Amino acid sequence: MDRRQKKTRSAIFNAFSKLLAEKSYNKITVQEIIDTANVGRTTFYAHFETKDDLLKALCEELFGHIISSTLDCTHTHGLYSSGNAPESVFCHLLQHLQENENNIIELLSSESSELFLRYFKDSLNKLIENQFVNQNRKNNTDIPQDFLLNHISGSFVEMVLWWIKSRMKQTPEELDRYFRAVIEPIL
Amino acid sequence: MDRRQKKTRSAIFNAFSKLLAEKSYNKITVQEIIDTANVGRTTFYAHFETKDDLLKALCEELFGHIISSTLDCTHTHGLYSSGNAPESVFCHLLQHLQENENNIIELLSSESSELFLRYFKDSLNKLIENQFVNQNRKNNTDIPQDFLLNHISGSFVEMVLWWIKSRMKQTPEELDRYFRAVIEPIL
DNA sequence: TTTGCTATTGAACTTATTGTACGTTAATGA
DNA sequence: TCATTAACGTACAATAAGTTCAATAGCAAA
Repeated sequence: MDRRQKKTRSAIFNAFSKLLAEKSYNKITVQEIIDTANVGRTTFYAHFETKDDLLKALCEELFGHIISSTLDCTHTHGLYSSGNAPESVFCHLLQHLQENENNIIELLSSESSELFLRYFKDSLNKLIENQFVNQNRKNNTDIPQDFLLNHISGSFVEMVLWWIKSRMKQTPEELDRYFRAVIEPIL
Repeated sequence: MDRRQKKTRSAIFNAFSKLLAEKSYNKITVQEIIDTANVGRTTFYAHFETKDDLLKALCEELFGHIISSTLDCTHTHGLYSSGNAPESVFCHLLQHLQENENNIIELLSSESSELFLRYFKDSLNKLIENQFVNQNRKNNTDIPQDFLLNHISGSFVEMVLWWIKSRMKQTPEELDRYFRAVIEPIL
């Protein structure tokens, strides 16, 4: 890929992230993005069809990265297969979030958090689904599996939101313990 | 309140709901709203400052109604205090949703669901918080109470979303049973 | 019914934003 | 070096937001 393209793409992403941390998605104009990114109007539309398109691309980059890196770290373990091993998938995710690469936390706490949440949850679902099938579960066979899946990823997302809202006072390990306490009894 | 005001207000609400079921919030224009509602441009701005203001008013009306009506039905009971009483708060809520007063379901399944979700969850939180304090719980005292609160209301919202996404195949009673199965073990 | 008040109307208008067109400039990689 | 192509910037049409104002119509009380 052309060096110029990479440069503009990244400039636009950065500008967009910066603006998203400041104001709500629908109040951000293309004009502001290109002003902040310091690129021409035509250039923007050469890269992205619309603002929605830009958001989609940003989300794919952000969550694709965090999920695949978590997968790498834990591909040898199940969801919680090593008992209370510190290297649980969820703990890894929380640690990644705390390190806040790419300002995911800022985006999740922005006014447009809902937009990211859905992408986040979708990514999580794929991640958990993979690990879930290899899991030996209790006899909750009367509860549908996709209900449980949704419950787990949904609860996790809501917990992260709660974490951010309460200013991330807890450590990832603490949070992981809370999460186990409400999830493990039903696995 | 003047009969004319009521009429206009309701016409705008109806038009807005109809449009929200069809398309995403940020793609709806004021022009479309006033065309659908058959009111003048000036009239719209006499009632609502912005489109966001309209949304807020709609949410307050919708969720305020459903929550207070659930409160009325269950003010004599705790969260689940009557064992597996059919008149649990959650079952009531689900039944209300299924009856689909005011098209809440359509709004929650629209592309703009995120906007309603936060209102929904906020309302839920207040509702549950009230009932929660009167509840005799197990010895999960090492898990913060507001974490549990958030977990319950968050899970409920995510469950409703899952319900809608899977076309509401389950009955409210079934769903309530699923929900108990994942929530009661931690209470 | 009359009267005063107020909500609604419609049209015009300013400003802001979107998305496109096109000729020019400058960086890139072979 | 040279052909390619990304980026620039200016201009432009189309659409939308929000305001102003005079005119109209509906309401509630006398």
